[in-house]
Amino acid sequence: MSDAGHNSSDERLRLFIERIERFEEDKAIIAEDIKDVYVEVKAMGYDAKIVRQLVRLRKLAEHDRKEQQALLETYASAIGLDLI
Amino acid sequence: MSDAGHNSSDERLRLFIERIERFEEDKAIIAEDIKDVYVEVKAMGYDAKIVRQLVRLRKLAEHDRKEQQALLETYASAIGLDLI
Amino acid sequence: MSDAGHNSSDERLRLFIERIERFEEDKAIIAEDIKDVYVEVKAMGYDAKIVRQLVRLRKLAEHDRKEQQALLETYASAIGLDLI
Amino acid sequence: MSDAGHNSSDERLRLFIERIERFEEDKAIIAEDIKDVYVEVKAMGYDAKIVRQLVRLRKLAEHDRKEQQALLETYASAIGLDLI
DNA sequence: CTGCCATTTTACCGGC
DNA sequence: GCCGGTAAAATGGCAG
Repeated sequence: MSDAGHNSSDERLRLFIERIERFEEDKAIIAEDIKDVYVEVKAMGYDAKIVRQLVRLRKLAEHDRKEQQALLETYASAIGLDLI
Repeated sequence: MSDAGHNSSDERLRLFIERIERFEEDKAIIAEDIKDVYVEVKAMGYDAKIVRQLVRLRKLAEHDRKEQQALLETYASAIGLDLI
Repeated sequence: MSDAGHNSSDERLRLFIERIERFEEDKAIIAEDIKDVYVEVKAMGYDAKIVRQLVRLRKLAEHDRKEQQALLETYASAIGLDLI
Repeated sequence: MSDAGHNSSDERLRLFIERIERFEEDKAIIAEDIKDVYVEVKAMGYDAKIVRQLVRLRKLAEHDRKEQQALLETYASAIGLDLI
């Protein structure tokens, strides 16, 4: 590259990669935090496996709720009803 | 449970689950951020697939370095040498 | 199912499952073999943990080599070069 | 090492590692075979996920059966009954 | 929409 | 005998 030092292509690419890597580190840290919570959960005598299932079920329920909401809005829109 | 509302078992469990859920939301947000970076990457004309592979390779290299370090420490420990 | 015994659907499924189970038995036997080698390793005075780490490191190196090869091929493909 | 070429320590270690690696390759091949069967399973219109569960359940059942058998033999032995 | 990759979950193995 | 960590399996998600 000729315009040396002025955000050359390679430099930009490197910056992108480093941004991604920083985000992934953050993600890994949070994953650690979650693991720590499960350690606590276990230490309190709960069965971590069951708690995991609870979390998953709640997520599913949330998802379903949103689906339901979307469906409702679709219907509402279809009959010209403005929910907002 | 008699002492209703005062950190009863169910309450504690609920708090654990909510903590986990908040962390998972954070994680999801970061995952979104990463996706966004890839959108930028693509918009700058880079091949996202290649960038992903680069990121993965760098991660592998890091991982290998750690494994080698671990092996070294195992060796050290095996011969009774305290590295710290 | 009416045409009993003539490769009915259930029969085919059963055959699939049995094939899988036979493969898994084979796999379990090999896992045993590996364990036996580690017993020997230990009996010869080696530290099994170190040997395990060595095996893992060599595998990682192999894996990295393949990833690099894949990246190379992606590059080649990106510039319209057909390596094959 | 002085007694060069006569199964020196390093040589023996290398042989152990190579034996392990060969076994692990074999294991990997079988794992591939199993994956292939699941591809077939899917191609025949079965739900691979369900089939996996069936395989797992059968394994559990087998395991339980053996436990039961062991228990029976323990009881038999306890009352001086020779099952064989 | 299919296949692949990352994450998650389960099973295993060794150490205490 | 359990518990901790490590490897394998499985599921889910995302890119092509």
